[in-house]
Amino acid sequence: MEQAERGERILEAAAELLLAWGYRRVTIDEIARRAKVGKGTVYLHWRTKEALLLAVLLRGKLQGQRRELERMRADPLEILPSRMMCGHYRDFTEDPVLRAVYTDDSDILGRLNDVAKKELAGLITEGERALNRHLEVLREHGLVRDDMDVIHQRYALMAVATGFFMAEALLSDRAPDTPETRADILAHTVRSALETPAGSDPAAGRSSEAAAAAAAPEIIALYEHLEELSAQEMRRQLRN
Amino acid sequence: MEQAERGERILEAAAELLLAWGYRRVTIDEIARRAKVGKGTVYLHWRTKEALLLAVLLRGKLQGQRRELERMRADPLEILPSRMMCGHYRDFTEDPVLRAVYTDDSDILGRLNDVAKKELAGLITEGERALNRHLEVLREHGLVRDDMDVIHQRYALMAVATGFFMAEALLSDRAPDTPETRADILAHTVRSALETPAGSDPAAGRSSEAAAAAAAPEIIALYEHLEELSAQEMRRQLRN
DNA sequence: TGCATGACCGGATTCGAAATCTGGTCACGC
DNA sequence: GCGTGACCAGATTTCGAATCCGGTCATGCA
Repeated sequence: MEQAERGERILEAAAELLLAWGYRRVTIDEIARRAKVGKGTVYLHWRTKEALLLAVLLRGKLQGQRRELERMRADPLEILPSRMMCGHYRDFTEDPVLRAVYTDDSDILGRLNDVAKKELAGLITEGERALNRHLEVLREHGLVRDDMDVIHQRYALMAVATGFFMAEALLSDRAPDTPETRADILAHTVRSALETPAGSDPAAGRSSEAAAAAAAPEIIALYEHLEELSAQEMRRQLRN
Repeated sequence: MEQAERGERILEAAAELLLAWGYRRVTIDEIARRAKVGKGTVYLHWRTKEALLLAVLLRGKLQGQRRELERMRADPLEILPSRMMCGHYRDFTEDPVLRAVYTDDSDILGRLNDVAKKELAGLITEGERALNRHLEVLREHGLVRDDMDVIHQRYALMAVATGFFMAEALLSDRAPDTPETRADILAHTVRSALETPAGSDPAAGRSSEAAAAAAAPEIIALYEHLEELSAQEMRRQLRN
């Protein structure tokens, strides 16, 4: 039996239970039972319950990052903030783990969110640095406007995303339409707030596509680095 | 002793205690003590504790609405979504009651938020109707773009606002600058997402000012109606 | 006579100690 | 030597007793 595969089974069981019961009610015993291993075996993989459940969240984010990278490789236009957020939003609506993380759902996450914020502070900082650089590169290629400080653009982007994520739950009843429509509205909002008219101007379509293709490698590298850091962090949660 | 003034004193004490202790810990006894009245007297004004504390929230919103109306009367450009949200954001950062309401702070509001959503459903619906009409009027006057369904524009507006409100708390540490700067970023975001270039184009400044002046009366009437409904609702909470 | 009041009621909440549960360890045995 | 579950201590839950508090209303003051 492959060790890594066993760890994966434990993670799977842990994720399932976390979503069904919430952090507080999940027990290592039950996780072990569902993963068909002894309780002690769980501790051969992760130092603590906290580390294990944190790994569940990390895995969720890592999956999201990987999907995003895949999309960028398939279509350079995906590096545009509007396209990227649209992708994130779809991932978000489809993955319960990401939903819990992004809406700060304390019913499910319990103390995990606070722990995550402290434990993963470095990773978060690195993510912000990447997003900053991402925006800078896009500006250099004329895909993002420069009528505003990059830092402020990043804040706008994060706030808008936060808004659409939270709105999902907060304005749930009165929210219109399908997730796809909401994703489009989000994309439109981000595009208007950050991107150059070139992106939406059909006549300039060709040139913006070329610019995106030119900018893509550096940006993809940026997120590949981030993915590697996430993977490292996940390994760091393991016992060795 | 004026009855209305006594009610005001009770409301004041209730607001103070709600913010300091949160809904659960507030007691009618303590409110009465601070307002220098007997406990029974509180019940001469409001039917229940819930109604009283709900009135505190309503008063907060009503004050916000009144300030907004005042600004619109002073400068018609304030009817632009970007300007209006900017004003709301400033009120929000300065008024702890509004902060609690808009960030859904369950530590402070306890069950009050759920109650409010049910109790004030009609008022909320009416507010959405007003916002819809507001946007329609602005479109008619060429101040808001019509490249998008009004309903979707409203959703974008609410989601963006939600995002900036929640971001205040959620991204608090890493949030940049002063509240004023954040308000400007919010205004910029809303302007880009909804308004016509005319608004930001200096050359078109005159014409958009004129358009705003023309549109203002109907929009002000819209919010005067809403203000009246809020005031009615607040009176409805009273024991006749 | 009319309005303000606080003692009073019962349901809700809190308290605390006993009982139970669970994260984490480690000696055992496969 | 790797996987396991019995075991331990501390955390959490339980549950009945004690307390608190929202809401009422008989009292009494002006």
